Amino acid sequence: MLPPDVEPCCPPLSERPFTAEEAERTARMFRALGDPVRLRLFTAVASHPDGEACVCDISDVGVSQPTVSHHLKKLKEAGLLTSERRGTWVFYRVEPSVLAGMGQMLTPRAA
Amino acid sequence: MLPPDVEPCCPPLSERPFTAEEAERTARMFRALGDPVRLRLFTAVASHPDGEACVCDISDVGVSQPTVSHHLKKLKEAGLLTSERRGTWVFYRVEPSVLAGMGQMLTPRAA
DNA sequence: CGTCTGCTTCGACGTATGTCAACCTAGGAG
DNA sequence: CTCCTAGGTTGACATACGTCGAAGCAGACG
Repeated sequence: MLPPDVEPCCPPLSERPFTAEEAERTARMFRALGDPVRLRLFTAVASHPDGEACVCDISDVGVSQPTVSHHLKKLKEAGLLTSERRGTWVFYRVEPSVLAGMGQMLTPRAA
Repeated sequence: MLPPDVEPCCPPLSERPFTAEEAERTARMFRALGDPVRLRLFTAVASHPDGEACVCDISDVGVSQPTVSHHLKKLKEAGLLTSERRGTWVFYRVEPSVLAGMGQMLTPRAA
């Protein structure tokens, strides 16, 4: 279900005006990081050793556990995280290529 | 000539878990780019010659003029754009340092 | 089997957000 | 002054979104 192929979603933001379709795709990813709770969850996963963490390790962000699960699902749908169940626990892991793609979009022209 | 004197908003997303305050600040910026219309407006300004554009040049994004104005205001509040009136027209310009700061946050650990 | 634990899904609720039509303001042209 | 154009503001509306409690589901363990 998840193509591991890394294709650049869109050109840098300053290269040319986005089409409606490009804007839709890109906005989904930025919107995923546009929530404080999701940002805390994401940084918690990303900064964890081995780049992965189980939900129990990161769910101390001030909201209920169902809400944590809801936000992790959103991050997964945006392609920023992947999840895998191992025994009792579910581990989340960052998808570095997607993150790198977003970084490339923010590259200024002169750099 | 261009010192990488970037706004030290927050460390890279993979450095450590964000605090609630950091997440709030950062989420505001990402959320600003989390709307398709805003993304089209922003890329239209950013890709314009001289890095600036008047509203009349970029307002063909499929929504009404008040909505365009509303989104430009949001981008301005997020610090991504600045505006200046010159005669009849209002020109919007990208704030490169803020954009670069966001790019640094998306920098993977190995880079 | 039954129960406990970790996590997800469901259903409901309040708030935030995108959108538009109508109106308002600023500045140039006559 | 009047009129026109470029944009911003207001108010209202529908939808999206974040949040929670309750219920459901999957493994581990006895």
